Amino acid sequence: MAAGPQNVRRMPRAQRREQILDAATRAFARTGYVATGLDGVTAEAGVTSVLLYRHFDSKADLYRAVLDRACARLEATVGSSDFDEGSISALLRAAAEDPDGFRLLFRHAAREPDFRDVVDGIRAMSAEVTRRELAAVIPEGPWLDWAVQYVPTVTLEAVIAWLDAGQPDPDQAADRIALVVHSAIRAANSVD
Amino acid sequence: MAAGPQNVRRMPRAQRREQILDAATRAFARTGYVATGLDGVTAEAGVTSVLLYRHFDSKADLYRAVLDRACARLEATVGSSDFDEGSISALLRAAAEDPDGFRLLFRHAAREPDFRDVVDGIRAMSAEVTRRELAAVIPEGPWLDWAVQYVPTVTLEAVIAWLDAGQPDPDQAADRIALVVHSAIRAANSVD
DNA sequence: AGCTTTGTTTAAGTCAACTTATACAAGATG
DNA sequence: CATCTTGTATAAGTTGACTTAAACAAAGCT
Repeated sequence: MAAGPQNVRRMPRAQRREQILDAATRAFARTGYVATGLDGVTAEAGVTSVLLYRHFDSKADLYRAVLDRACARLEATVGSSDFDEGSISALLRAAAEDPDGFRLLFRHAAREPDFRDVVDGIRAMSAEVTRRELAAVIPEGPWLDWAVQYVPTVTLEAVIAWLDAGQPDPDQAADRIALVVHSAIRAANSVD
Repeated sequence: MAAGPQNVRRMPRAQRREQILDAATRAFARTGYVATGLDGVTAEAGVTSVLLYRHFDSKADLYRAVLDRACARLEATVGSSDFDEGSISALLRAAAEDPDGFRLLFRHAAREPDFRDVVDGIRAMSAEVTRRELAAVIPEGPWLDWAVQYVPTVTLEAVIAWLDAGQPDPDQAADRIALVVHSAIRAANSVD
């Protein structure tokens, strides 16, 4: 039989690739790399697995493409803004522009042994900047270490929670988050 | 040949079970459920996989036992302390008593589709308490939702970062973390 | 019209990781 | 000392998920 496909949506190769990447981002954002089967991706994309393999060599290859793109978008939006006030609102803008990619990067990829290296690029840079900033305020010691790890986390989790809450008050959001971040720095410095 | 085992350390069944659970907790704490092979567990425990299967029906069964024990310990230490000042220091005590279990629960299990239910028990209770506390301070709306999700996260991540920093100043730690938590609540409430 | 590209369907191949089976060694215990 | 339990070693079985293969249909361009 092999009933031929009736209403097949054809696309130029590049566009299809993007569409698959979009779908894969959504699919992976739900449950991460291992727990997301290729079925999940193909279902989300509305495409057969065979076609998928005509665009990507393997599941790992696809995942890396997804992460790289999310990473590139993030860097494009956040850019070179150092760790000043503006960087938080830049982060919010980036998250709003690509929520699934954002969640995927920091909720899942950051904890996946085979792929943390992608995020570690950002992470390392961010940690270095953070350390330099904090070293001027917090005395050397374990609480500086604590802050260096904790401050980026607090920031990212605030943004993710903001996404989950429906992205309210984009203008004020940065200020509110800044409050918490500063408080974390103060907490590392001394107990009032 | 089958060179018989020379120096075999024998143990009563119950004790061996605990020893395996300890080892499995350490092993799983590193990379979570899927990414940790049974080899990882057996290597850490110093036993054969056959013996492992004489104590647990399956990998999933073992993992659940690990999580349940960690959960039980946590609840035993934190107890019924409501969301007051004392609960943070109770959390610190619990984390210090079982660091691997703590990290495993909140870093990994919380994000694993098949096992999040274990943590969700805690999570739901904690969220409900949090919401009741916050509802008295924060007006209904998306920022309340934000805080309800964010406050527990901020707390847990602070504790984990504290573990990673080498558990400095156990006495002051609770106060420092409380500062950040209160600041998060204030942030949700209004921008100064 | 003919060739290339995009797509589908169906089926089979591969491989790692979990799981079971079998046989044997040696401590504990009554 | 007979027996039960704890342990090992080695090998085979099973399965789910990823991956390839083969054959065919239709859109689109030259």
